[in-house]
Amino acid sequence: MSTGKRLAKRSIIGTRVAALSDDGLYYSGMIQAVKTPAPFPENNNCINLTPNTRYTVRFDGGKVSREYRDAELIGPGFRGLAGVRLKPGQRVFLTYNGREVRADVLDHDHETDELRVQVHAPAAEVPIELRKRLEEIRLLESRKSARLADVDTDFARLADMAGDRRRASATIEVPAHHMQGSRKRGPSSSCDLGYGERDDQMNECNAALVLMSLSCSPNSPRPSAWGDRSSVSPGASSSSGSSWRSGTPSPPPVSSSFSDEGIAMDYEDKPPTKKRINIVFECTWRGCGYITGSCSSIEAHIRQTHLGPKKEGESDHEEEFYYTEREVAAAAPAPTLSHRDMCRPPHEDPDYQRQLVGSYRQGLLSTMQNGSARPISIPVTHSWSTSHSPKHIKFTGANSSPGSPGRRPRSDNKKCRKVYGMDQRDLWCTQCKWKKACTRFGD
DNA sequence: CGTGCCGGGCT
DNA sequence: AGCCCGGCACG
Ligand SMILES: [Zn+2]
Repeated sequence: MSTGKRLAKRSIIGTRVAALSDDGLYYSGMIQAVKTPAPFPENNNCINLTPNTRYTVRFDGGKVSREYRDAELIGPGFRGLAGVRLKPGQRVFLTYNGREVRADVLDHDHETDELRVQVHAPAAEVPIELRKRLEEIRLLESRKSARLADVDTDFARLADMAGDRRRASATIEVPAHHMQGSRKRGPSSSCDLGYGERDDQMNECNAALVLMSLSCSPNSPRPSAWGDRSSVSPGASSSSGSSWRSGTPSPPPVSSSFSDEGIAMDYEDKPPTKKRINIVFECTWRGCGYITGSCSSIEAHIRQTHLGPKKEGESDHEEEFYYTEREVAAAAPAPTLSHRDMCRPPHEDPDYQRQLVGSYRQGLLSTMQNGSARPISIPVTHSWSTSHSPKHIKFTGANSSPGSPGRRPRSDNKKCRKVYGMDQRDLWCTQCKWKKACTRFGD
């Protein structure tokens, strides 16, 4: 979990919202706590939202917190901008030239819902004045590329509960926005026999499901059933990572821990992200851009795909002219389980982090070849009575040879995951993100 | 134990 | 088709 960035299914806490302040302007903040009047004590884990629910919003940048109710908040999962009246001076965000820019409202025509806004373009010194429609305007800054900002799928809730479990709790009702990213699956091979035809007799799986759904105890701050990844700690995720992008515009950049009362102890943790520099090799043949993690494989690539087969009289290291070596920030070598950085790390644009390092010719060739024969050790004595679950014993030994069909013998190439590290998953090639065979650093 | 990725589920 | 993840093999 050191690095997964996606917020797993989680409560509204942490959601970014905008709320009206005393001066009549909306300010952005984050939901810090939720108070429910608790008429339904049996099920208040994050699911029981009533009109009386109070949300404590802490405004950005400071100490100020205030309580609001549902209808007063603007943001994902709450009301939208429709019907809102924006005062002059209101800070807003809008997409201008494909980029999100900040702007201030000059005036707002309530009839037509058109606004004049003054854009502070990052480049130009002179503020630009624009006419915008209300729906083109946001009160919240979106961290995502504004273009992709609002896909609002509603799939999530379907994925949530397998089959029919309505009898478990008819009262569970939740705005779908907050269930996003939930992804559950029964144990890989035991539950997949159909809930296509259901009869009145519950099979084991259904029984288990019902049990789990009931197991949300009233006091647990978050539902921890399902082995939900989010149950580990606020903002935690498994080491197998995940993505930060889902429905909600921006994940909470803060990590707080909450007591049951909704009092938030907030420790601003900005862990000194130790990064290491990793080196990748990029093919500079025009139009190629192939990247790989080792010197030898980039040279192999160039040799094969661009230069032809090596001829006799040719200069030996011709490949070296067609690739460059570049540094890439990589994850700390020893990932801990304690990072809670689900949100995108501060460097917004990963590309800025990359630095081109000229390709000096260096004695890489000789350095990286391992000239040593590999010691072959044959495991004769199994010491594996040590600790194993008494239940079922897996026989891994039988006939697993690296050359067995289906599994390729893993090249010594560093793949995206290792090169960029878990916290730069967005730099991985698509296949790596999907846990598929890497396409960037091929063999 | 970390990594790579296959198989398979989900939307 | 794109995405995600369990689980397993490899090192
Ligand atoms: Zn890759």
